[in-house]
Amino acid sequence: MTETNIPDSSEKKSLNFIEQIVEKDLKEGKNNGKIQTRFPPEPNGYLHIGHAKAICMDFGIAQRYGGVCNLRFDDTNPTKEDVEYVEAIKEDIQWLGFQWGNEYYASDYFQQLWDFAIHLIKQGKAYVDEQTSEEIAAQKGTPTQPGIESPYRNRPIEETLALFEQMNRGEIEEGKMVLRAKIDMASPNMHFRDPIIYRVVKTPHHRTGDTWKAYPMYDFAHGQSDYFEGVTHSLCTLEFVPHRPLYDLFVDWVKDGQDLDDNRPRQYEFNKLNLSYTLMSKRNLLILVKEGLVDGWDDPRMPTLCAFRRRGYSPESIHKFVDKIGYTTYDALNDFALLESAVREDLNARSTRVSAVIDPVKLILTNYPEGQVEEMEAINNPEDPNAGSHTIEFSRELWIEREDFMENAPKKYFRMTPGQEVRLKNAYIVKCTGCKKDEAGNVVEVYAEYDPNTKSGMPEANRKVKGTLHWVSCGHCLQAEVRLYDRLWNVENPRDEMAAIREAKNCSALEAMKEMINPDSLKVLTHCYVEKFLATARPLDYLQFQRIGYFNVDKDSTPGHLVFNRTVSLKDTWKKINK
RNA sequence: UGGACUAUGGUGUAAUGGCAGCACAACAGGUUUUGGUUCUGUUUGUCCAAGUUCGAAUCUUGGUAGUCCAACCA
Repeated sequence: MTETNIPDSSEKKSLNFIEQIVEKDLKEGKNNGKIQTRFPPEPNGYLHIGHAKAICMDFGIAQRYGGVCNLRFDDTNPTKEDVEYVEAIKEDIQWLGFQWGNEYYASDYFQQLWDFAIHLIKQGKAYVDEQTSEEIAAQKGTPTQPGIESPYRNRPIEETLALFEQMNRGEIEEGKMVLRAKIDMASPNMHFRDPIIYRVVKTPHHRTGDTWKAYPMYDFAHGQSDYFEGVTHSLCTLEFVPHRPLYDLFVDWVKDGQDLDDNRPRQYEFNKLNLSYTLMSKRNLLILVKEGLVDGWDDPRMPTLCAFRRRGYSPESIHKFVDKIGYTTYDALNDFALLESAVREDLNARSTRVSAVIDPVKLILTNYPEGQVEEMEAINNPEDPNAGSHTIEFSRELWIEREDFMENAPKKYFRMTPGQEVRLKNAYIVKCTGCKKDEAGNVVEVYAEYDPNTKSGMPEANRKVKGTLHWVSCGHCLQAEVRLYDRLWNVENPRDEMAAIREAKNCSALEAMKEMINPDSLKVLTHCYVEKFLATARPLDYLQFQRIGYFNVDKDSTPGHLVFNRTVSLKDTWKKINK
């Protein structure tokens, strides 16, 4: 019966270490061959690409091994949480293409956790401590020095019981009392030094309102919630490794006398995502948003999933990226270029090719009849024969990119320069004859003559020409705004750099951020021209502006004011040569 | 300085005591109506030292370096 849950791995090169553990557990018949995972976000912010890595793990394991993955909101701290985030988190998970089995909340278990706490108190395993947080911290010791026991540690059980009730009735001020588990103040594991398991919070909870005033801490809620739900593999990131002994202890305690078989959740940890040139922590992202350094949680420069979506990343490209970086126990710093290669790989296969000129200069074909208009065929996607084609209008006056003309060009410049032939994509081969400049020396018009026998499809069109340029017809295009995004940070490892700056200058996080921020992370081009075909384009239509990059319609876009976001540029070998 | 964890090309990852492979990046070239795509090739690696073994990236010991742990956060 366990055999059937292990898929044939021949299509996959190698299993990651979690998959290997799961297969071993399955073979050994742990938890009766059942697989259940959970994705447990706290609803206190938006999901970022680091969460996507965890989501792919949690949901992926369940999918692969015939199990279920539940969504559980870890909502044990009402001061930080909000329903706004609950909805956003659900939307992002679904966008990634996953569907949870059940939607759970840690707050669903407040009664069970309370009962369990009472049970522990009655067993003498927990006590109410009336010291200040400073006193408790001081007694905790340091990693190298053992802690000392609280004077309240051995108070009578009845007293603790009564005070704990008072804590929850709202009769005790916040910070005046906590419930602590009685474990070992001398343990080398700091988490065992009588951890606080309940504290008083009077902020109303977004789901339970003011029913509770005493709230369980993470360590007291997480393992037990896993156990209540029947989680078999509790997958999380490496910083929770030191919590695992406590996780196991509380699961042992909660199982005590009720469940003698070996069914229990087990915690396994993998490395979290660190990305170069990216700041990931929610705390810092919140500063960016609140201080207006970015335009909101879905500003396309943010590492949040809603921002990647708005910027034009496909969910498949996120999956590809996560597959590429893998899961290990090594604290890696992943190259942002790997994410870009994943999105290019996916968008190359699926995006519709269109013409857009983002820095226009006028090209006049002096021998093309005035008033004549031709409909040219444009292939939608050379990577996909089924994608079809659309038409684009061609005429005497065209917009081309300013950088596609040079009056005095170097040898390897294959574009428009006097005397040189180039191909206009989907149209004719033309020969540049010159240009007109204003008093300041700026090129205002470029001139060329077209060869009528070289229209795409004609035999003469097969003539070898080094360069092919994109264009749009002046009389048959739409004006658009184009937003070019670049990395938000100028330093490879903003997290470490920020810490270093703050240490050196003794400054705030905000000030440190301002030193690292890339002033050119957003370039807005307001006078761009796109082909008419784009009049009906919508967000999540994946586009390639030929020879420029991948683009997506922004949510701000309207029929009267088109706005496009650059997802990622095309690789540009010329730029490299030219440097 | 206590405990836990980690170390493979520039970056990420594979190897499960038996030929160090893959991807990204970089570089060179072919194809191309996108200087894109694609194809071919090139460069670059087992942290150090001892040990076990016929054989070590893998096991052992000792170093070195890095990460995490002393929130009434999760």
